[in-house]
Amino acid sequence: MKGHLDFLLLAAIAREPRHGYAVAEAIRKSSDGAIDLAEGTVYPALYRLEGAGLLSSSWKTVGGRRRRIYRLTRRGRRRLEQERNEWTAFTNAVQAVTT
Amino acid sequence: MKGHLDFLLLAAIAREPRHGYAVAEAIRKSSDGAIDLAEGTVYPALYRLEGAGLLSSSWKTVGGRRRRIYRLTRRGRRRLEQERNEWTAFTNAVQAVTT
DNA sequence: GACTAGGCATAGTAACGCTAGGTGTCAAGT
DNA sequence: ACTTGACACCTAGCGTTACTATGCCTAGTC
Repeated sequence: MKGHLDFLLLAAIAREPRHGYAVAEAIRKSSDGAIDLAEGTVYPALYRLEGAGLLSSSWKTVGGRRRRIYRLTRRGRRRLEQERNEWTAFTNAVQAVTT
Repeated sequence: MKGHLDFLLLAAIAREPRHGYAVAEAIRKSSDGAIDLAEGTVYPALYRLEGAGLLSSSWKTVGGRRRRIYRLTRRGRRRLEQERNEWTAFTNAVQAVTT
């Protein structure tokens, strides 16, 4: 998933604020199983995105389990749009080369 | 270009047999500059693809300059089709997650 | 009591391709 | 003559990135 991880994570959280486990699950489901991110992929990435000011987090306890809910910051939303543009450019370029 | 390099190279050579320098150039041009592979990216990759039996090569000298012309093997053509399918599945999956 | 699902976290590593350097030919400019 | 730039190949070493493997904890179920 090299290079596109941030895009996926930001987009999944943009839909609605989620905790890490739910982010992975949402991505797995909406991609129909094609993209199945391990937790060891998701958590460090979320931590990094928060460190970069693109996400903010807050703890919540639900049914005895603690969850760290992430939401997009303003910068995160801007970054998401940028990622989307880059994704479009990238796929267009690959398409042009390979057809 | 992580993960998609082989697809690009195979596709470029599938159009017509080329030498390394021309492969990079063809990709740069057909992507309108969006994908600009360094030679240090291209040559090791071609070497690897040949080692994997997906490409075969032959030397040719043109105007005092030696060129190593690559062409797809049968396995290379099969692999290209596989790469194409994976690319489609991948983009569909990302699209589904991010829209 | 064991197992599954939910939930977070991190150390270590492997994959991958890019940076930066090298070799050499030829043509065009100065 | 000399330099510059395009053409053409090659490689060692590194850095980024995400995955593997593992650990910890709670709650529910068989």
